[in-house]
Amino acid sequence: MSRFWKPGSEKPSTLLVDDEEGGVVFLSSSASSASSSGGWLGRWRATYWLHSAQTFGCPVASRVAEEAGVKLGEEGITMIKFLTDGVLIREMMEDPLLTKYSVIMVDEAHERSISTDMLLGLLKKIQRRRPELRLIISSATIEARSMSTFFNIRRRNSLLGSSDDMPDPEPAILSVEGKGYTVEIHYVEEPVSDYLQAAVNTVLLIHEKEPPGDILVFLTGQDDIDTAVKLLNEEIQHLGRHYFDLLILPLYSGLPRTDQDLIFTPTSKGKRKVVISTNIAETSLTLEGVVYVVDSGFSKQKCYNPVSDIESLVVAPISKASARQRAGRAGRVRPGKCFRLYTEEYYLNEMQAEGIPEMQRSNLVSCVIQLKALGIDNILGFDWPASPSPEAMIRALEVLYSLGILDEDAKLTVPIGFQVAEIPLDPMISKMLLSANDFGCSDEILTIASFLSVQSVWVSVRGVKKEFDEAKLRFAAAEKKVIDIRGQLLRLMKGFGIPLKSCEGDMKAVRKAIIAGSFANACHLEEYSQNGMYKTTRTSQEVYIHPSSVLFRVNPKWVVYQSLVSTDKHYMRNVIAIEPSWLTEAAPHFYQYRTPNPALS
DNA sequence: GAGCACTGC
Repeated sequence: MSRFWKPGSEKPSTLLVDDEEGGVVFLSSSASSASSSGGWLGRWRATYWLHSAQTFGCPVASRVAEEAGVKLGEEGITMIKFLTDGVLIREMMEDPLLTKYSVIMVDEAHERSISTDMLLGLLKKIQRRRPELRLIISSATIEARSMSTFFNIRRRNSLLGSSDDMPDPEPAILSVEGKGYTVEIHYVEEPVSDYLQAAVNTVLLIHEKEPPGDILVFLTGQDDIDTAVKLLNEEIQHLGRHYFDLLILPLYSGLPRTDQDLIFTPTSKGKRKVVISTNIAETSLTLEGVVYVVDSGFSKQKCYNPVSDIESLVVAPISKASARQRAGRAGRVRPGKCFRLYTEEYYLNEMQAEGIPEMQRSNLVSCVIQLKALGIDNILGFDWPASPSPEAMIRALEVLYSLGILDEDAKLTVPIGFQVAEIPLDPMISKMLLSANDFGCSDEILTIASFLSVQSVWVSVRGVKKEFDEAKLRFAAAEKKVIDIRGQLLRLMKGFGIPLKSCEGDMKAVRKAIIAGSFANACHLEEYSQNGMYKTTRTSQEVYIHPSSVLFRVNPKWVVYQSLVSTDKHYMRNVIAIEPSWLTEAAPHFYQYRTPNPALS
């Protein structure tokens, strides 16, 4: 068993991990106590530090340096770099074995994002070549065992495959106690039919029966949340005086920044704040002062259908791990209570222990292209912590092939494939960027690509009427980001030798350049549909123009979309009108003209 | 007639 410093005992003198045997060390902490501002790291940074650390420009680094009493970026014995899993994967393109690092710690591994899972698979490969590399995977208790098994199996394989006498193949699992307070869990006695109404009732009940302390309610999305806020405010008016102390606030990512800031202002005396939130408050944001949590048991989750190649957001039951995480939000300042709007029987017997890893719920084009760029050719045989479906893999390979990013042997093409791999955008957008010069509009396309990589520069129409100034502010903030992205993309383009050129308002050229990337997203209007129904040319999927589009209700005969948002319907966002002949022009390998059969029309 | 949450340059 590896020697490892235990929090609370005397600090080790020089090395981060004094582990002569090498091996994988797992650290687990309970999900309910995981701190959102950096998980496991968040709890350790104050006590666990070295003589001197070099940290790099990011808020976490500055904070750690400050708490450790060292200067940011100061030269030292041990350098510590804070980065995201995505950035580390990009670093691997320059340095595939990550030779710069002797210890790599993956924090919040239980969240199982695509990039975390990719990184874990890649680190496993690296460790086969670099047995001295120490890995520290920090995850919630619930995931620790499967993570350990994942790395352990690799160990055994590599031992069989080589004559190296590798040390201790058994990863150590260490448990770190969180500092959260206890949270008392309450369940409903009978299943509820309407979780929205149940949530509203529960909030009112808490306010009536429980001592002061803010309430955090987890619902699924903007619609639910707006409805709940309205219902609650109506009830408050109806119930009268005692309830006027309730301050009801919605929270979701689409909310203008100034509204989000309200959430963080401390509750004034005699008031009780009720924050009604999506799962943004589950991991991404931490609210101080929350003592009561109301958990609907649902969240919106991405899911992917490789047949139609469509990602949608669907309301689905959360996992036990999420339920614990949500409950933990009540125990940050003092012992709290969590009210679950489902039965204990349901929690114990029906709720899944863990969520499905994002890898198994997503389109994989970006993932595949990154692995290809790292020289991993056998994508289907890659050793994942959770394997994606072969259908999803094959679909990604098909899309990349049709874009000319992969060749018949599924290798990256030169130069397009390698260039696309270098651009951190959706491969369709990258392809559009690289093709823009053929149409003499790289200037315009650069701007379009930059706008497409921010969520939206427009505030939601619902908010516009009352908060015009806010809308402007938000626009300004997003616009600055767009300019920033544009600058970065421009540098990349220059690196590829693509000149900046404007088509001086020739929008046909711009649309053709867009098609070079998005030809696979072509749709035609169903002639006799009264409601603007389109069908995708590829899979005859029913789709509609998003109401936020200027082409909404204009309904051109042929369109190409940039993305689909799938809620109750599949909505095309960022739509342009096209001529069908442009499709065959742009992608003759993908589209063929079929002369209409006169007998049928 | 309408948006879970992140991330990359």
